[in-house]
Amino acid sequence: MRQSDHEVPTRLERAAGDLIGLAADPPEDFALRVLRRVGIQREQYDTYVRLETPAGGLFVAAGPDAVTGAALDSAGLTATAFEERHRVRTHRSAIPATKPFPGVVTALRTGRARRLPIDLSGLTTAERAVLEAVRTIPPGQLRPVGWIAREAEVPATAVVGALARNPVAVLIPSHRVTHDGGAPCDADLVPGAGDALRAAEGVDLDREVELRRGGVVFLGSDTTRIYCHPTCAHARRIVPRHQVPFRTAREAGRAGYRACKSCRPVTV
DNA sequence: ACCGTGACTTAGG
DNA sequence: TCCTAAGCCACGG
Repeated sequence: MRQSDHEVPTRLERAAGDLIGLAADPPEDFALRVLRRVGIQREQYDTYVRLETPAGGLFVAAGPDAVTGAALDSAGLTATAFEERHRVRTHRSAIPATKPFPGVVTALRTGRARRLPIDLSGLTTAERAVLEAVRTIPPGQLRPVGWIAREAEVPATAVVGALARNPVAVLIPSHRVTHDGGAPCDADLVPGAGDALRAAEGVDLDREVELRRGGVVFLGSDTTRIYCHPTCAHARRIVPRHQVPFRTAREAGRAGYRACKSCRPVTV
């Protein structure tokens, strides 16, 4: 039997058929399959997933090579609102997906995201420097604004503003930054989120309050005459009978103590 | 004041 | 991911 012309499906009909076929598949990654089918390149859009953290759900967007944004939904942020904010900020669409960017889940579990590729190209040089400095704070540890300023080589007055505009919440651990007196900064977080993240990393919140009440900013060891930020891994090993509290770096210096080379206390 | 041991972290392979 | 080397430091001798 000879096939007549009108029985040959047109390109449009084939595409429609394909899309119907795609829609009949499970809903996972439907948008991605549609984009691929109509020939939109992967480089032209970001994808995002929603992952659980100690501070609630976290939307994490990424391009092919790097994470490009993250925001907690704790402030009532919906997926649609996240997509919109992402598009306004990056001029790229974020498409829901199921597969997180490689390494993100591990980074969230361990708190170690220093090697995770994060794209901060939309920020100013100073903002980028601040956030890169924040990224070097080890999990479970805290650093004051003055420390960030010195590490990033920016004026201290520029730090909090840059933190407030952190486009990659949690993965850039702004919750590890305190004011110089030790009180949490949490410039980009809703109340409660910072404490939840810090507690989950093993920060002793009660002890932090206690130190702050006493004005203690540094902790020294009278065996080595070295002083640290109290949450420094080395400071945490100083047994109580060797702990010497300091309220300022100058006070520690006058007592003959030098700064720890690991946590590099601010000596302003 | 100095030194050795061991715990811990990071960089690099 | 495992392994190693190196750096840093608590602690006791």
